[in-house]
Amino acid sequence: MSALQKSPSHERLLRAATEVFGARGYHAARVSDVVAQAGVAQGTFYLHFKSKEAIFLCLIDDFFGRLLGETLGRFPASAVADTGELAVQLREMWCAILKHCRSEAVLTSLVLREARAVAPKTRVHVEEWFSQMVGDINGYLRALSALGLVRKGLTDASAWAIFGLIERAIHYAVVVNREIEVEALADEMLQLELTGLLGDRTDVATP
Amino acid sequence: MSALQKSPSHERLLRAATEVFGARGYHAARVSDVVAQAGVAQGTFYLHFKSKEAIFLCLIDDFFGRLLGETLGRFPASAVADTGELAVQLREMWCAILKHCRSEAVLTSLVLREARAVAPKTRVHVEEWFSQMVGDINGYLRALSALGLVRKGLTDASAWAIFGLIERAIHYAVVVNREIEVEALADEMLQLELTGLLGDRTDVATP
Amino acid sequence: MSALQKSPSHERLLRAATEVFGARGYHAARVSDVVAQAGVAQGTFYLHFKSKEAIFLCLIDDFFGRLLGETLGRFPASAVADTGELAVQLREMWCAILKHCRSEAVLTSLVLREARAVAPKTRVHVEEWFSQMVGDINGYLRALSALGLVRKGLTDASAWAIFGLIERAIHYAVVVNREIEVEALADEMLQLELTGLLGDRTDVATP
Amino acid sequence: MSALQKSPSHERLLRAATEVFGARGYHAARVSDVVAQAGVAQGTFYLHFKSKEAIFLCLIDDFFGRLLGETLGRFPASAVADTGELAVQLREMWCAILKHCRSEAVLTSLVLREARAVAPKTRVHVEEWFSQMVGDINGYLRALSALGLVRKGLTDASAWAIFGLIERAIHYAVVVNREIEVEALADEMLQLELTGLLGDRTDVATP
DNA sequence: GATGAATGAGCATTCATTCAT
DNA sequence: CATGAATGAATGCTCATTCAT
Repeated sequence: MSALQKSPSHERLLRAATEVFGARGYHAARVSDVVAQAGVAQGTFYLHFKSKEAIFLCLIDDFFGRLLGETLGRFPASAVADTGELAVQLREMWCAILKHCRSEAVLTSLVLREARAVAPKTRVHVEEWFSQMVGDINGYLRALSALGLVRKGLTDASAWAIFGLIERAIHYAVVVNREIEVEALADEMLQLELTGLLGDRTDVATP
Repeated sequence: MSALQKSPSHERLLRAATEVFGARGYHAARVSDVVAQAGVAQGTFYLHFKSKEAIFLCLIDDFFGRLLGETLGRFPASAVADTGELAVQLREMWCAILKHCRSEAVLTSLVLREARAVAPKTRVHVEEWFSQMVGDINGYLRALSALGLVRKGLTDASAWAIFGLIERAIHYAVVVNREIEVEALADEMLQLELTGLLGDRTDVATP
Repeated sequence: MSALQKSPSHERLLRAATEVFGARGYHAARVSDVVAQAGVAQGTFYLHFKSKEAIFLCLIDDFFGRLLGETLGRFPASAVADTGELAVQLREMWCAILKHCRSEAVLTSLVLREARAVAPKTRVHVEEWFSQMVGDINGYLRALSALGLVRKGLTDASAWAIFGLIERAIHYAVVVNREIEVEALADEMLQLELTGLLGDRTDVATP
Repeated sequence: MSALQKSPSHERLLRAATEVFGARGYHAARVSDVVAQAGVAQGTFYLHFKSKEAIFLCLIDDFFGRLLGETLGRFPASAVADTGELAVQLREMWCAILKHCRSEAVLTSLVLREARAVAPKTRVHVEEWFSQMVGDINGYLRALSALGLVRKGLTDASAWAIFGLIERAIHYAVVVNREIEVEALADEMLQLELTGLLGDRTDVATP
């Protein structure tokens, strides 16, 4: 962390960029909108960020860094011993994810919506975050599978699918239905995740 | 189909836009790239499309129109009588969706990636397609639920989650793993969709 | 020559750039000044020239191309047989050079003044013109020397010095004293060139 | 010399400016490059120089001040009595000029190349130095002419031409051929200056 | 004198769109 | 329908300069 990165201007610009990109869309937003919102001069922007794209990438990296740190990173598969504990842990993960994303709703919505709509060269960097999350999910599933806690036959395709499920659950909580209780949504997602649409195993699904 | 839509230039432009937007990204792509790729003059573009955004919307609308027409629209819940038939129908849906998206991989990838990264005013139109698909899924689930073929308690949140699952399954088939057999992926998705991660009801999952 | 290079806009821009760069200096001049002077739109500039630097280089290349073509290129050393003919030819060269530069005084002054004050990468290209002219002078001197028409011992250093003499003679004719007759100046330069400051050999100096 | 001019920062900035302007060109060079090279802070620059242009002018003025002081100023025409002494004095002048310019090669090259490519208002000041040098040459020639040591008929045009000869001789010594001995080059220039291209009066040319 | 973060005017360049042919 | 030269508004970015510390 350089002194510059801790400066008030740096924080103000990040917050302003979140708001402006969120409201107008990254591509339609102008740097001059961001600096006006941040209350700093045009040149100050370039003291802190190399380009308009750089601040967007910074927002994205921060978003995923926090999301991983505060959610997936905290729930190791090794901590669960049986199906019941699995359900408890997954429910906690769902709650953590949804609460976290709710707490930074504008940024969450922006990232889910536009992070991949950047120039190809930049996109590869962004998509590494998605790959990493899917990789983590995949590792988690394999660990559970090795423990006999989930069925066999789950490949990385399932990890991607679970990730899609999470993405849209977040979207639902943050955009579609901002009123729903996180716990209620977590319960529904947990049930869907564990037992699918048929899901008569209600005994394990509600810890 | 108007006469205009059948004109060679119109088609060439749509195809060219798909390729160019796919390769460079919608925002980075220039109209001049598209016309160069299409082999027509700059002005010809505006005989067929009102603006750069218009051709993108046209691609998006065509994409969703075809996707709905060739997949979801063809599989009514009313046609299934029991869980076995449901599995059969869902498997067909998965295959249809994945095959269709594989057949227009570039456009599929483009739409999933960038369709929502447009100006807010345009975005509401794009997101109606997503809402419609989720609405269809929701209706389908409610019908199944009414028939007793799926469990109770599925709200529109689950419909969004299932949609996310589909989105990322498509992404997997089109971007991540272009080699995997559609049938194999459909089987894995079907199992996940019906019985979740626990999924010991293997009897219904493989029709 | 593309159709674009023959277009009126192309010519207007070159003329306008000469005037504007001449009046304000290349670096202080804005592209908007040039297009305003040319009476074309801002974007039209970039239809014809890649950048502000490109049009400057174009002016420079045109200048030297014409200068070489209309002066040095037309006077081969092989055409002179004795000292008297040499004096005649050199006098003609002086007149041709001075007349030519007088005919495009603004451009001449601009090039002599600012052509080398560009970014290093561009400068190497510009300085090739100077090197070429000096190389031509050097070749001319060597030919004369071989014919016994000038003294021995003239190296490329003398070629550079003669070039400096020409540069400043042009400067004198174009900037310092615009009224002086080209012939009178040519006579003085010829005398200086052939017999130096001492120069009592007045018999050969005035053909 | 004010205290300011003796301050280490002042000197460091002048030296840094010479190097940076020399390497990147005055216009492409940034003040931040100069202060970085000088190892001082951005604001320190403006304690010592009013503007970027001011330090360039300072370099130019210093350059010409030193050049005049160490060369032309030291060789009065009144000190020569005959043609032989003239040759001796001129040879010493050539050596002094070339040695001096060699000793500050970067600055010399910079000034000859870019000093006149400044905004018109500033240019008049810069060109006064050139005018002054030419004026001095002219005065020197007139004095020699009055003494009967050079031929009649030399006007200020010849003074400009001699100045051009000197400019390019310096350029040759500093840029084109950094290896040549100053004395050898001085001899060649002296010969050219005194007897021109024909120059059979070898008796006077080599003192 | 020295610092260096902040400033903001300035400008080259881009590119979607138009329209005369 | 087709053309493609011309348009000009829009904007990301630079960098000389200032000033509070």
